[in-house]
Amino acid sequence: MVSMSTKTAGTAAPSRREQILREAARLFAERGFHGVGVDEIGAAVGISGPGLYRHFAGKDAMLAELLVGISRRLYDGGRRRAEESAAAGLSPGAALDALIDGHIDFALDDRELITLHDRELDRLREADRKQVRKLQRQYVELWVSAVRALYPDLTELEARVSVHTVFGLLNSTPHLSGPSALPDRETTAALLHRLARGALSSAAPAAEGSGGGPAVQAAYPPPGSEGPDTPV
Amino acid sequence: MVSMSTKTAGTAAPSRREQILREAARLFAERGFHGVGVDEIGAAVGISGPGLYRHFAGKDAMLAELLVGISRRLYDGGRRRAEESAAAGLSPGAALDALIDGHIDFALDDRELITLHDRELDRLREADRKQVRKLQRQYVELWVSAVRALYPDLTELEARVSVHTVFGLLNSTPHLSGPSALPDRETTAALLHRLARGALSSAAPAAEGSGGGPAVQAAYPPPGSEGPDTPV
DNA sequence: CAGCCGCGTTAGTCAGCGTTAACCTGGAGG
DNA sequence: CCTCCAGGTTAACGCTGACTAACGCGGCTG
Repeated sequence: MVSMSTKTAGTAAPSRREQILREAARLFAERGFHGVGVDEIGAAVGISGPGLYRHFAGKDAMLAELLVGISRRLYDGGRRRAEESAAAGLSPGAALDALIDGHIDFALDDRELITLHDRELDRLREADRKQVRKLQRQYVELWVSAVRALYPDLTELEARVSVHTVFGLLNSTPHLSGPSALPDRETTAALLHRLARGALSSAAPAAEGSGGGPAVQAAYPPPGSEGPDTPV
Repeated sequence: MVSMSTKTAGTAAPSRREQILREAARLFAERGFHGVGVDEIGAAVGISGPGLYRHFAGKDAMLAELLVGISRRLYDGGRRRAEESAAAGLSPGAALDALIDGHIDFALDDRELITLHDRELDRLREADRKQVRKLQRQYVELWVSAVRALYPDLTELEARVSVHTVFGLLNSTPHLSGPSALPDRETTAALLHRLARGALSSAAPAAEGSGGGPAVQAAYPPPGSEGPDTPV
């Protein structure tokens, strides 16, 4: 029964399972894990109630699969980009830009999952939660390394806190989907990128460059492959 | 029965009601509104179970009072600071700094409430939710005005989105209380301030100042009453 | 001293919800 | 044509958890 999950590798059809996961994610994000019943999830995909148990062991299993999946995708994507940046010999600034863009893609494409990711983590069984935490930690590590490569004067702790807050910044997009509509995706992504970059550039205490962030940024070699959205 | 609530104005003793609210906030933030039972809340204050109903109409009422209270305190505090800044003739930069510091105080002192504030809003009855949303909107307006005063080139929309994301940045402190301990309060506050300020200073698209944020920041007079944490 | 009343207690009710059980069905395979 | 089974269905069960009822008790007040 479980072995046929290999068939899900074909991304052709949404395969009911993924359909259920998608709707569950949306509902969980909207009203919280405890706030949504299995009947609602079933109704959202056209079947009713306990029919879900043909696909999942229980409500918890859905949440677990969602959270583990999201943190793994985040980490894998981040690591891939970091490795590509290193292989291409990009500047620290460009490497950080790549991480930021990856996270922004995620925050804009999978808002609900991002929301769930830091909201319902405690509802998981110990094993799953541990796994998610590990992936999260590794992802943070990726960022901390990238940030400290660009701003060597930052303390480990400063870098870590800054990275966390920047996650908070980037992950805040779901909140403003309601009242004030966002501009088009490209514009929003560019704005988020500037904000994140600006925050990180000001993380250093007082210091030596006297200009704050920009002075330090000027220290690394002129980025040849930088996109149009990093005017510095 | 309701009229005696005027006695609660005396802030001398924690008065059981406030004690309950405090514990409820902590528990709600930890495990979510649906995740905590009334018995637990009661146990947290030394009484057990339905004894709470001598003080509150129900679980919902506690959440409502918490959320309305927090948003009102946020808005009132923000407005007070904005008015003081205006009365004192402070520069736009100093006015924004005041708002930021106020929010940071809040985020550090009342982490649980901050968490609840953007997590469990949907569990409220229509009336309460409307009230909270109104206060939130007014608070955002305060910030948008302050930001646009300092960075006049920003679009209304850009400013609004930026403010929201900065809230996300500042409100992310609860997340990192667990694994990696924060430095002492003053240091953390200063770091958060720099990050927020840095983000906002980079909100503008490309543009004209050529120096970005710092150029504009240099335009306002040296802040006489500023603390040691605003070195600019 | 007597009675009221704020404040709690314990036992019980009742609804909601996750989960299970038992049954049904349409299409693929021998 | 019969069988099997993936994938549904509805009915029912059990538990949890919010809320109510009935009662108890100490401390002001008359």
